[in-house]
Amino acid sequence: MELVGTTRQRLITATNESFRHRGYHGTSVQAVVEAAEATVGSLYHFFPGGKSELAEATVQETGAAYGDLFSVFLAETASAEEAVRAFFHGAADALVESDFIDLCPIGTVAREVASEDERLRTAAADVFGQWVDKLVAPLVAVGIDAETARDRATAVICLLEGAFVLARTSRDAGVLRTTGSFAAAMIAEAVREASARRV
Amino acid sequence: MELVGTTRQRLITATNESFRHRGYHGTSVQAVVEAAEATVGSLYHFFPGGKSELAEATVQETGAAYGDLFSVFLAETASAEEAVRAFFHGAADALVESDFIDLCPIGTVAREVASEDERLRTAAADVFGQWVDKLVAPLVAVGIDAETARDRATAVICLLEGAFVLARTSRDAGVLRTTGSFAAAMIAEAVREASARRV
DNA sequence: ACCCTACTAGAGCGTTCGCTCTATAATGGA
DNA sequence: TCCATTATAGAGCGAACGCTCTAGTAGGGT
Repeated sequence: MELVGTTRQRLITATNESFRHRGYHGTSVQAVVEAAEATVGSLYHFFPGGKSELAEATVQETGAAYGDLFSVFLAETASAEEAVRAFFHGAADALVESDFIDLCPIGTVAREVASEDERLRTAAADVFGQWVDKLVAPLVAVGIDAETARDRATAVICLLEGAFVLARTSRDAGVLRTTGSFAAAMIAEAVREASARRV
Repeated sequence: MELVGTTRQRLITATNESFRHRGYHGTSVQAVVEAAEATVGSLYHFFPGGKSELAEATVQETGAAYGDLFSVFLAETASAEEAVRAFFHGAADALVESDFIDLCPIGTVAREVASEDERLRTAAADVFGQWVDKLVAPLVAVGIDAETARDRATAVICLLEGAFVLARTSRDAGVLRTTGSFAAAMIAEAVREASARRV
């Protein structure tokens, strides 16, 4: 693992890494501390709320990083459709390269603690909401009504999260590529309908 | 929790219930034994391989039960499209009724242990494969070619798994209903194309 | 009556868990 | 230089972890 940044950053990076492999309950603060080359003292200095607070910060910060990544794809491609397709394909490549590690710790953590840690649940919900918003914006910009845009964007995130699970479980990145095509087609269809309505 | 059946069945039911709430690592054998009104001795009698073997049996048996449930929907509706929509809507109702408990422990467990327990990983992969097969069959039966049918069926399962995560995390069952419509539309489109090609 | 297999029962093993605590360094402003 | 703040360090706490082990019970076959 990369050992860069401040102690706080290293702790979050190590937590994120462990969440990807083993989820929330499978991650021990001892293991995080070792991987981050820090000490328990430092961890409880930066995160007085302990494991839960560390997890919340990890979900928020890595969730925002994923959102930024999608923004990059949006900026570098000609349309939301292409951005979505590129994102799924990029995820597929990353999955293979990482030997099928979980690419999205947020989904894993959310499933584990949604019933027992309300702050962590809302943190994960906020992240998903941000992702949807990122995708909604360019759709509304091309004339799609807000509700349709939101429904489609949400479905794309669902496809992505589900594809992560199936691809990783079956060790077959192809799932991400084919579902990426469906996701892109779903966006393209909404764009087509909106432009047809305007004529 | 319902306390019915043999000791072995009660253990699996209790494990399934705990997996839904807290996942694999968050589930302790002690807690399972108490919920099932059994003892550790009985648990290790039926599952000599311990927690891992108990989890494997739980994934296999509850996974098959979900598959059977979809078969019921297929038998009771006129088309695969309607069965898919009904399944998603039924899941949405069940999610609300259960106060947003996780409806699919398999996805949770798979994400947690795919990197560290190979037998459990393949057990989960088998379950997902069975679900896809269940949905592929009626599509092929109406003339859709095998590859298209498999891709669409896989995408539907991805939508379902992803919708579980988002719906539970945001405590909004509506996600399951709208994605269910997209899933049904995806099936309907393939059916339409196949029948058009046959003319 | 006897025994053999299937199952139940739970005390207790060593380990790891999240976390607290006190002591010690490093840092920067007055 | 002095001190207050910030950060590092790790021994050690009680509790919970997965699991083993021995003892005891239930019930059918002979």
